Amino acid sequence: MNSDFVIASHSLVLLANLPGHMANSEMIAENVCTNPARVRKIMSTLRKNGLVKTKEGIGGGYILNCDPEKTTLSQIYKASSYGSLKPHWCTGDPEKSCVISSNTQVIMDQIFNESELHLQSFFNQITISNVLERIKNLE
Amino acid sequence: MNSDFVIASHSLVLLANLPGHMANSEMIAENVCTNPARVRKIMSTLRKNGLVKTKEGIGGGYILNCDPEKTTLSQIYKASSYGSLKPHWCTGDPEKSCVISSNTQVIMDQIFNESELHLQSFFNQITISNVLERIKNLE
DNA sequence: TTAAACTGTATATATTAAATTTACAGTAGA
DNA sequence: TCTACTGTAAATTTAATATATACAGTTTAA
Repeated sequence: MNSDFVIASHSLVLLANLPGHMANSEMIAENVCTNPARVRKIMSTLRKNGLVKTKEGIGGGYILNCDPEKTTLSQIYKASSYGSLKPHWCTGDPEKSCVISSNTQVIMDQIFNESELHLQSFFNQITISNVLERIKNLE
Repeated sequence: MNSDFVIASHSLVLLANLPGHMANSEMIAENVCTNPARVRKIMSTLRKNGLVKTKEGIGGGYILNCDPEKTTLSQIYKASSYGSLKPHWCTGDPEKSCVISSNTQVIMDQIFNESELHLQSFFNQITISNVLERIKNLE
């Protein structure tokens, strides 16, 4: 699992909680504890997925472009980390004559794809607002 | 996600398919495409979880110690990779005064723990035999 | 009773992925 | 037209993953 998903979620929760729902990459990076360039890269993909809007130039930054009550972690996951559940390393070798060795990669691929669907159906139950509430209830 | 889970699953499927349900670390490593020391380490944890038995000395190796019809990927996951869903890198900083920054780690932790339970309930539907069938049906 | 073939495990090394840093072009507001 | 932003790429550093090596302990068989 890629940590882009965590950064993306954190950033959106932060924006949702901000008056005006806006912040620039430096402020977000400071809050998330990473560097502005990374934030910009991740926010850029969120923009391409319609979750935020971007404002360039002086006084610019990122503005929430979705309803936090309706937007779920599933959308954020899809935008930021689709396919990252499967480990990079794969077992077996398609060239081998052994049925197991040659076919395990394909089957494990299938299983991870199905797993990701299950994960998404779970993430789909959690909205940005839910996460924000949970955070505030900790206080 | 740790690839130990994939190696563990592959190895158990391989054993399940073998006459006598037995193989040594070198044979398994060759089939999985890794080195014998890694296989031994993973099989050693499977043994501690009762999924295989070990036979040391000449003619030794690993023997399946579970019913492949009843043993699920969930058990294998728990034995080999419990907790590996959560990324290593965590956002936010508990020391910060901002509610979001200081509490996101805890909440995301919770969310990943819950995610893992969902994943497990999916893995729990897939037995070693199921995986073996899927592999053979590819032929 | 000793040599051979295994496992168990630790440690060092190599490789790969992840994250940071730096840099700079493009854009918009003052 | 200067300044403060985003977008993006490339270089570097850091951390995680995987391999290789080594050797003690165990069992079997000659």
